[in-house]
Amino acid sequence: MVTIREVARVAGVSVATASRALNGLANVNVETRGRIEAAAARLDYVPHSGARSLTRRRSDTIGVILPDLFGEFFSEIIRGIDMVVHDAGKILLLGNMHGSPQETQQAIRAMRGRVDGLLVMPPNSDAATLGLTGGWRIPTVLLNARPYDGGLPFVTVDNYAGARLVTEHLVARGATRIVHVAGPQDNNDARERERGFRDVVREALGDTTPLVVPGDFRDGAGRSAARSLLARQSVFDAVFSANDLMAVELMAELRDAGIVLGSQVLVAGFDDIPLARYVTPQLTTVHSDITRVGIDGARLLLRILDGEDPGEGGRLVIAPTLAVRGSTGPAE
Amino acid sequence: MVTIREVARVAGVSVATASRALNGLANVNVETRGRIEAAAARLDYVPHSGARSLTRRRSDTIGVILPDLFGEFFSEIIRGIDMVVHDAGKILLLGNMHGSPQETQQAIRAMRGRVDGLLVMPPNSDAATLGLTGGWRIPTVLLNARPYDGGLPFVTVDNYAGARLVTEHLVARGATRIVHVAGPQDNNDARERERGFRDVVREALGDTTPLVVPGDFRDGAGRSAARSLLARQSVFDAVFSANDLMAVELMAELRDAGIVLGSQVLVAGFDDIPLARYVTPQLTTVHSDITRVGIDGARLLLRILDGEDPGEGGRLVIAPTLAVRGSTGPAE
DNA sequence: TTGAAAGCGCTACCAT
DNA sequence: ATGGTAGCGCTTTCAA
Repeated sequence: MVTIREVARVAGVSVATASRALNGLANVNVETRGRIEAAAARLDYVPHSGARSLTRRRSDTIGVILPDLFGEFFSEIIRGIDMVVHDAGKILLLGNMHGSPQETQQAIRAMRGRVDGLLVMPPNSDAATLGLTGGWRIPTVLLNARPYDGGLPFVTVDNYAGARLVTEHLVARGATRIVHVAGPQDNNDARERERGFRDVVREALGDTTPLVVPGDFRDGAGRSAARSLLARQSVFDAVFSANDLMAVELMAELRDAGIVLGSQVLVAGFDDIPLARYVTPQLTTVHSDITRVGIDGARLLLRILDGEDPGEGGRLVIAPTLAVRGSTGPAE
Repeated sequence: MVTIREVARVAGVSVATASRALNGLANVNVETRGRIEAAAARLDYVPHSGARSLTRRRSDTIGVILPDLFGEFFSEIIRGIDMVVHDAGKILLLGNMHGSPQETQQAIRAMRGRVDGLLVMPPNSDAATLGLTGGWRIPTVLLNARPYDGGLPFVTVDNYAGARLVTEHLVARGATRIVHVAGPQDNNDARERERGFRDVVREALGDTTPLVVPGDFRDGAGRSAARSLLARQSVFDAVFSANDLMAVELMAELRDAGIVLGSQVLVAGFDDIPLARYVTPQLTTVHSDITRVGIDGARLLLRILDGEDPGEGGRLVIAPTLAVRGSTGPAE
């Protein structure tokens, strides 16, 4: 492997001069620079970024720690992050977190000395548990975490607001017995969505004990939720599912049971996955710009790495919007 | 920032001993080890992986260079890679390649000294152009590239075979005038699919100049393809779209024009995206286990990094399968 | 403008 | 079992 030493030797200069020339510093004789560049090209010299990071004390690398995410969600958020990180001439180090908080904490520690900053999305544990607030600190921005968790800057979709939006919409459309299909109870997003649902149902309908069917966000959960509702012959005129995937399955199951969607029973979801527009009737849902979470999170982190103190600007809440479609009634 | 030096000082030992203890080597007195671990814990010492990589001459990091991919595709392949890489105690460095081959080559060079090996998916350029075959070499496995490109090991989905499969299916279902909606011409996958289509159409129908409508794999292309077919009043009884996304859009457009899908016109796609099962009629398509590409590619690379010469085992072709659904006729 | 040399934080070799 | 020390490949003072 050819090192800068060898380039210097071939060009007949010191490594110091070679380094300066290769990094485009001004104080190098133009003719000397030529010799060095020629030598580097001829030897096919490629700088060793690892060593470079060590001396410069920066890696130009951003660490990203995400949970196990479903298709679109994962790629969209990465796309957002990559867009801004790439433009800043940096690169991404990926650390998925399957498994326990301990394992995740391990993954985070392993990033020490490889990254300048961290983007962490902790779906079911808080910053302290992950060792983000300990003695060893690395600039970190939380994505979709509990706001104000550990005092760390964050970018988050307002799940609570989104849930309120959609529940209020169901009420406005005349629903009075709304069922909620919940997500995993250890998931922050799921809890916030359920909270928004409960609050609106209580405020608008005076219902303090609405029916909540458990779910887990995954394949199959919507189906079982529908069956369970059907089996116990629950009385309901609307369903708010904590995510679209479950909503879509539930719709299929209800329709098979002879229920007319969009009139007899209104259905709404959360996430606005591409599928939502393709089912019949199209699914009313909460749209949140997830790419935005990546973009804003990365931008925020970059600013912090530049030494800026974001202050209140380090607490970003992204407001979701309601996408009204056929599953909650005919277009107005 | 606390270094191993400090831990050693606090524990009253040399850095050498500290290093040995912290790395779990055997030749350390149990009591000494205790002191060192206690010191490390108290100081909240986290090893600097960058420095570690430099001395050990390995980073335990795998570089992944992918093009701009659509949702599912991207996440599935990353998931596959991550599964095996994670199990091997390694981590992923992500380098998306938007833009020119030059820019990509730059991204690849930037990985020198940060990764032990590379997984590269070059959709529209060959290994040589990307500098993968030059003087500076890093162990590399190609994903979904032209087979035998630069003599590098590869894992690839057999697009040609998949296209043959689906075209033969259309012929078997009685189609005689099959239109192909192609993908981008600079895309390897797209070219292979078109080639498979042309070969079967020629062999089975004797048609050497089938109608091929240009497309680009993206949103909108299926719609325009359909409109263009309708506008010029082409005669056709089947469409093979180079990917599902375009197929789904095309189906919607044809149906709006009053065409009965699955009988009047058969439609088939390629990729088997989740959406394919949710449209009506469900879309017949070619299913390729894309996660498998990630898994096998990563495994292959790991074996190479272990010093193994995979020989012929370093040339993996993954055979796609046909998923027959309603868009090519009633279930048999 | 150039070079010598001191690290960056760690591991591994060679002594003891 | 432990310590001293020479690097890993590079950047960056400090002098010249």
